[in-house]
Amino acid sequence: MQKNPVQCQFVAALDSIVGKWKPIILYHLLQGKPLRFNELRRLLPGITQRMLTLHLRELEEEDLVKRVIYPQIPPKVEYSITEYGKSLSPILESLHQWGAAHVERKQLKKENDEQ
Amino acid sequence: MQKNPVQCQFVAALDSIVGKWKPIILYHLLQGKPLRFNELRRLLPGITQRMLTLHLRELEEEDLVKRVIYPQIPPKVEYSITEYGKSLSPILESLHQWGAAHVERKQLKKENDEQ
DNA sequence: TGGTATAGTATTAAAAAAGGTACTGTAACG
DNA sequence: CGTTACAGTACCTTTTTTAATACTATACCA
Repeated sequence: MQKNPVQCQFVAALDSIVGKWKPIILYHLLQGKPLRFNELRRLLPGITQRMLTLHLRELEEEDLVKRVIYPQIPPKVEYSITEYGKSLSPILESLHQWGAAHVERKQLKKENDEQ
Repeated sequence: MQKNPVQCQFVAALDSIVGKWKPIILYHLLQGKPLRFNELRRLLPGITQRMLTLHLRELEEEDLVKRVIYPQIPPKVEYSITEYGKSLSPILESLHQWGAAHVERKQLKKENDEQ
């Protein structure tokens, strides 16, 4: 896809993490407890079923999330983080912290500009 | 933009980093040396002038990159990382490493699948 | 005098991502 | 007997992102 190896590595990492809902899906699953489809949906206000499905499928495809189907009615499907997915934890944690600081910084700047 | 604070923080961080060329622009500028527009362009094979301009403007807007114009002809404009921009360094470094490992893992898997 | 380098902008088109709405089948609950 | 919960899929539209191409002005070099 990319000839430039450095860019390729960034792309590979970001593809796994990026998508409007992916980081927060991973964030919730990284709490450790497996979550059902609709539990996740409730944790992500504003997401549509379609978007949740799409992002979960992509995460599964990359072996970051595991999907377990319980053959019962009504259906039960549990999503959980994989061992490999856990390796993303420090990155997401850093992003989360930097993001929080960035939001605060922006807010301060905005307040200064308003004076 | 986002009501969910956690998501908001991820979004804030990712917005700064994401964009097809942003991480690699930052990566090059994080080497320390200021770079001229066309120097960057040569470092990013495949990027169009427009894309480079757009991404640089966004990075400047977020105070991650500094733009210095030398009023001479032909024009000279230098881009460099800001002090604040340097705070992204550990995140980009982690992304880069994880990405490299992820690429390798995918490659191994592909080779296994082919047998 | 014609070509090259500089750092872009403008306009249009294409591709990718996200969103909206409706629909499925079954069981348990009231 | 109507409603709700479950975990989705199908189809279509909108928004966002990226790309392609042409264009600007000026100076230097041969």
